[in-house]
Amino acid sequence: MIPIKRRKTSLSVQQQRDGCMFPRLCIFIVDRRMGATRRSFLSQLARSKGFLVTDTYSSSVTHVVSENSSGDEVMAWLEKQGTGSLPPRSEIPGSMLLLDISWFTESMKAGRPVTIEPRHTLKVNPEPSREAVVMLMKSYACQRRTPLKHQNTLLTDALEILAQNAEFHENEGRSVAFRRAASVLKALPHRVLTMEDLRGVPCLGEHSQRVIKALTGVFGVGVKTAERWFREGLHKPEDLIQTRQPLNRAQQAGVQYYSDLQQAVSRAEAEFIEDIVKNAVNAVLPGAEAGHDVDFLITHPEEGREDGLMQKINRWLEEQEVLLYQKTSRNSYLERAEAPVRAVSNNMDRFERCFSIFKLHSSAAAKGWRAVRVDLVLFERELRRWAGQEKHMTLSSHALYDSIQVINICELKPKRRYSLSWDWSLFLHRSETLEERAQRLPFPVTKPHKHCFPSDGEAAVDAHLLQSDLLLLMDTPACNPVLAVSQDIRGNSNTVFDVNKADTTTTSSTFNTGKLVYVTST
DNA sequence: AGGCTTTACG
DNA sequence: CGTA
DNA sequence: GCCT
Repeated sequence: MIPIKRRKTSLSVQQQRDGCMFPRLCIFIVDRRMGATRRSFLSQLARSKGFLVTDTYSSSVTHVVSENSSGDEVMAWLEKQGTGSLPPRSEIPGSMLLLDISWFTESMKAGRPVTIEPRHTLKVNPEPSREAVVMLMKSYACQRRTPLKHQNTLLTDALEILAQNAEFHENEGRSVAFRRAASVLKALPHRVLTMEDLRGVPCLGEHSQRVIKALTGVFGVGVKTAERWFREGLHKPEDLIQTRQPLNRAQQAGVQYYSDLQQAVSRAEAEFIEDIVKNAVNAVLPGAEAGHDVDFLITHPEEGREDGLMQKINRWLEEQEVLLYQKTSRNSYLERAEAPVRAVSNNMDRFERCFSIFKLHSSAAAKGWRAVRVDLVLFERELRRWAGQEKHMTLSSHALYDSIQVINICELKPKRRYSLSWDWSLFLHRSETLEERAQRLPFPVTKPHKHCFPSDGEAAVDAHLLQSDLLLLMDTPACNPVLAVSQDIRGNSNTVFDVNKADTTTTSSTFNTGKLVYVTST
């Protein structure tokens, strides 16, 4: 018989209990927003008055005390301590209390644990149940967060195969329907185990549910059918590469670097490219605005010097031999119109665009480098669908139209046009501090926020900045911004702020599969 | 029943 | 029709 | 195929 070992910690707690006045209490003081000195002072104070205080969190703790923190914050903090011993939020034992420091100080004053009143307790919002999550699920992808890595890949892969299939059969609507179904599953925070988990989830109809049922059945042939779908779907793109059809320049590059371009692009690689582009801009605009980072503001190079800038940058990049392929184009449709060239160039369509393939040094690749596509990102379809159907606006690369008709006017009134000036376009990086941002940008960083957003909206944007890698703000000349678009660095999730209604912050996602699109503004 | 994002460039 |  |  192996003797049962008694755990050391519980022994010591037990021993402490024997010597204190309130053995049924075990206090843990959260050192969040609290200096070590204050924490040890409070601990000593309590111990001198006969309270049991533990320095480390364990299951023996009955009273968790914290200062300047909400219940949710404390729970998050405790969970992050990562001992793994903490039960899920929904199963917090009734015995464990989350208390504000006021309970502690009052108890110290009284020399005994005072009766716990509602004002002492920290409220924890329970995590929404599965049903609640499903009920809250929005129908537009631009109203959801759709993570690249999620819980339901088996299901979404199958649905996306069906979408591909529909596409081959030239049925775009059907394809999009399957793609939407896949997309909505990606937004679920939990794995779909039963059909009940899908109650009330939008975009999932009879067909999609049948597919899911086949795959979620315990004994089903789900795995086999999934495999068959995979075989059918994965057959095509490879074949396409093998064909010896005449290829234009772009296609040649695409085939040549096919496998490289299939790979995901890491954050580090994206930043690497960022550096290269930065150097290119510095090379062709030497000494421009010393102290600022010109690269993120190449929307607005010096007055009169924007002509051919992209070409100059390209020339420089080609001399560095980092361009495997590039195609520069200029949006010139406005110039064809008879309008005089605007003194202030505030129309994004005046700027050149460059689509390229970078040769990026990489020790991971056998050949010492890999190919990476670098793009300018425009808008994506869910954003447009949402704008069109819910906001009655039309979002395009050069305008946002308000298509709401004025009452009693049947004649097509010229649509009101909100021009999307890029005057205030700027990129904010999640990793940087406000101070770093202030150094990088040539104007006070608070200005666009204060300027663009009502107080509530400002909070919404700030909150979002914590989760987004890049933020692009679009303002109107009249300083009456309509939408702000933020896109994460993977390019698969956008957040849209309707700045006239701060509570409608929305996260969107293309349901195109995880292709990294690096946001670049030129 | 009809729509499914959108519009320019090559 | 291809690119974006 | 799914939603309006």
